[in-house]
Amino acid sequence: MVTLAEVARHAGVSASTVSYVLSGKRPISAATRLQVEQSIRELGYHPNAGARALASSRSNIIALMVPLRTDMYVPVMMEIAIAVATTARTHGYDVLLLTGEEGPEAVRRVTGSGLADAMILMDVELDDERLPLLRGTDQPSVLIGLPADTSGLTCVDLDFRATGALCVEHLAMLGHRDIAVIGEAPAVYERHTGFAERTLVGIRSRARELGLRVLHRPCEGGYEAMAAILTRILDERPGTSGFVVQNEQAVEPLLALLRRQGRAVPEDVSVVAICPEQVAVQASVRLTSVSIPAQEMGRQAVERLVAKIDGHATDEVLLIAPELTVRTSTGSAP
Amino acid sequence: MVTLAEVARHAGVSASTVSYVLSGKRPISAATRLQVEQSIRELGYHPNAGARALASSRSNIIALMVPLRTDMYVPVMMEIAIAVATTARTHGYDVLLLTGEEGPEAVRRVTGSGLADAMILMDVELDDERLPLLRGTDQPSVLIGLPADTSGLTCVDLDFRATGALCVEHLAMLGHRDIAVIGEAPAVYERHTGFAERTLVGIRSRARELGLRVLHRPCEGGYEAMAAILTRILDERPGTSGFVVQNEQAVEPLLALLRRQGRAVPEDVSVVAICPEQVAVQASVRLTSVSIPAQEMGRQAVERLVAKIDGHATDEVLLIAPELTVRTSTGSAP
DNA sequence: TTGAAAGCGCTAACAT
DNA sequence: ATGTTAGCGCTTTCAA
Repeated sequence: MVTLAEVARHAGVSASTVSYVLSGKRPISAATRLQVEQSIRELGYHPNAGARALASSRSNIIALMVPLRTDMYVPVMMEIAIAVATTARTHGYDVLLLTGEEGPEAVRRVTGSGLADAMILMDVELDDERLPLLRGTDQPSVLIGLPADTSGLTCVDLDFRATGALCVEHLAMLGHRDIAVIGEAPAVYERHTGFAERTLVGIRSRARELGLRVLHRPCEGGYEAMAAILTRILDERPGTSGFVVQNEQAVEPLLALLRRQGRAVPEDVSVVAICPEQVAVQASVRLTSVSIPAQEMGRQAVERLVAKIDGHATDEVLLIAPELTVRTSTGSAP
Repeated sequence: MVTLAEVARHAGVSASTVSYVLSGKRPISAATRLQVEQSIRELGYHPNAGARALASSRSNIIALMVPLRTDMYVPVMMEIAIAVATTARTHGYDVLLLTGEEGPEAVRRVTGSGLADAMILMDVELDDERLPLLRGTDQPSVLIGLPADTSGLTCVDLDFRATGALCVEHLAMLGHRDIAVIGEAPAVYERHTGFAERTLVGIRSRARELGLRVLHRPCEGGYEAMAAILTRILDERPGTSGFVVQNEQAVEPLLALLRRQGRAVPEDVSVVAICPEQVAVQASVRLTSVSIPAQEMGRQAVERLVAKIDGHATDEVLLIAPELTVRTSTGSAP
């Protein structure tokens, strides 16, 4: 293994000079810099991560805590994780993958050991048990998602309240009066995941303002669950002509069932989805949708985290504005 | 920050004693162990990861290189990644997430810096450019997937050749003579990803032995792509009565299109899928399938990697035997 | 612009 | 069964 000392010897300079060439923390003459860089290349030198971490008390690692729930839509999580990893690299950070399994304990382990300089938490619950620990440490962190109390926390998320409102407005504008919301799995609401509840709040309050009636039904996803729910909805509110779907697993089943019942989309029924763009585009009907900006969320989380690590202040909460893209699944109410 | 020295002082023992209590690498009397453990708890001590890595030249980190392709089925990747992370934790390792973006360079960076003790590579291509680097280093590694030349490498994968054969056998036994294979996206074949090609080899060779005719069509997934391909297949071989699908994105479109054409599953047409169990079960028809053992692959990869780190020999290649589960999408040929 | 040297917190011989 | 101590490879003062 090649050490910094060997590079120094080979280049005919001191160890500190090599170190400073690497870090750029003090001026180096062009000549020595070139010499050192050449030695580094010739010897194939790579700084030792452990030594660096020990001496500088910075690991250049960001911890990313991903949930291991089966009821969340996995591709979104993955897209965020990948965006986090690639953005982190552009700032010189690597990403440590923590699964939710360890829970709050993982937070302690990572902060305590100096394994990571900072952390990003995904899938935050309204009253998340990891939050007290985060508030109690000086380790920078960013949440993807919004807890009930955001004081002292930095959060990044899609503005789901506005998203819900936007979907309702679109349907209202098209003349729909009775709308149904196909939501996430019941467990998602039970554990009070912020985004699901906020969407609902946005939907309900705008619906009230605009005088629409709303039926909300959580849904496990899949054909059977969706079939049962659809039947119930149409029994309770036969006049329902607009659907808002916030559950990727329910999208295709819903479309198939409507078709089977002879309800044409968008002539008889309109469907707005809250889902990744890919799902909206690849569905059997191109869906009018508000897309979930997974990449943007991952990127923003890292940018904010890096700013915090570097001691720059950041806004406490970033809510990304939703954008509704009209495709072919919505039209005027019958 | 609490250091080992402080714990030692607090417990009235030497630093090495504390270290040995932690590592268990030498016998400690019950009395001192208890005392030390209590001091650790009282002071809230966590060993510093950097110092530990420097002194022991072991980081207790495993690097996991995931592809960032959009044409692979993401949930499987995620499931593997999570299985890797949780299994790694049970062995005392954390997982560093590397995206494919950096390519071979990442291998060099991680091995050179001692950031990770070992690495797992996913989505290996038949002639992967990262392999020379792996062979040239003494850092333990395990591949998930099978390259063309496995010499000197440890690999874990589903036996896709046997998987292909198994699907054909099942259809042959039911009397089907003309079968069509709906494959992965063309790009997957173009980059010579091992699993897709091996499946095809398994299908073709068994089909030849059993006297079946096979049509293979790569498919991007989605309704439009699937529609075009299905039309072509039924034009070319109107007698096609068995389908093997190895593309999660094409499963539902295929089923919907068959339905629309009035071809009943399984009465008129049989469909076998190669996909995660969840997809097979949640589809609009419960699919006869060979499931992709994502968890098992992740787990096995870690077990083998840890064995290698500890200097134990491991079999070069582990091919997990496929299991075909009969559900309701296959039946006797018409 | 550069060098010398003191740690960073831990592990693992070597002693006892 | 426990203590002493010499590093591990790097960063960063302090000096020049």
